[in-house]
Amino acid sequence: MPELPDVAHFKKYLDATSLHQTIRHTVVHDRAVLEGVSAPRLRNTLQNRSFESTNRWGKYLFVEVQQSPWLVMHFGMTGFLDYAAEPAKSPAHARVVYQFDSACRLAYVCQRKLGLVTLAEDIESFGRSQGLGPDAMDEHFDSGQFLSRLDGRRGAIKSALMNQDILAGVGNVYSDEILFQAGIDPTRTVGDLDGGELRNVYRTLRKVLRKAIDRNADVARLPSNWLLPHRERGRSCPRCGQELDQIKVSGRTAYVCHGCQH
DNA sequence: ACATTGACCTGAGAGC
DNA sequence: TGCTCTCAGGTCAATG
Repeated sequence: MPELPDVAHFKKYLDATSLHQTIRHTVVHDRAVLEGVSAPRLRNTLQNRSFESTNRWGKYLFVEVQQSPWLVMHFGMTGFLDYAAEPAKSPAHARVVYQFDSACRLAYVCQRKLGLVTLAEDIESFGRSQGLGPDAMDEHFDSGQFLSRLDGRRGAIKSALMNQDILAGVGNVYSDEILFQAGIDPTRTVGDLDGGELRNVYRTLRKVLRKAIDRNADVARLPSNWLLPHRERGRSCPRCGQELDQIKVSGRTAYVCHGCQH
């Protein structure tokens, strides 16, 4: 579930807790989340260094390590960060634990192991190697760019929004929210939407992500007339009261209000 | 080149 | 109670 707003929250969380502390050591509890880096290399890279700053691109979090490559974390669908004072028990499913001199530690938790931890020399080339499109909240990513990157696409608008090569950061849940608020049926194809509708999707995308970031992607704090707090089987639309439909779009579960979305 | 589907992973919840 | 089945969803490889 961690999408752009969730990762933005993890970034704030790491910034507020874990910068400028010497890393005493790093414990890899499960190497399955490591990709392209061995446990010893990760340990050695971080040893006696500190986290200096962070960046985010789509669903990836980058952590600047003093005089070293960047630490890269992706959270799959169940990942998050947990900071606590030692000797706190590691939370269940902690896969990598960064232990600081201050006797506190930051745990990378990932129950379903669909996330990843790695190192990268620089953000730009890492993103390019992943084929990532522009970050959905990048200031340079404007509606003109949005339209041109969608040009020639044949699939459903929902699938395009979730395609990280086109734009990075939107996943299944927020693509539903964006299309709900834009009043557009997720099964409609990109080519079927006119310029006005696509610009509306762009504006809504920015508005939804902005507010979700401001609220720390906390569902309990999102407006009750959003789809997200009601995104469950059998629930009804917070705007028109009609029962929500649960459908599949390219194999992904989608929630749609056929009273509001056309 | 682009779209779609299944696999990966694990635990919660449903159904019997 | 306990077993089995299905489902969640981010990404990638395989297939269309």
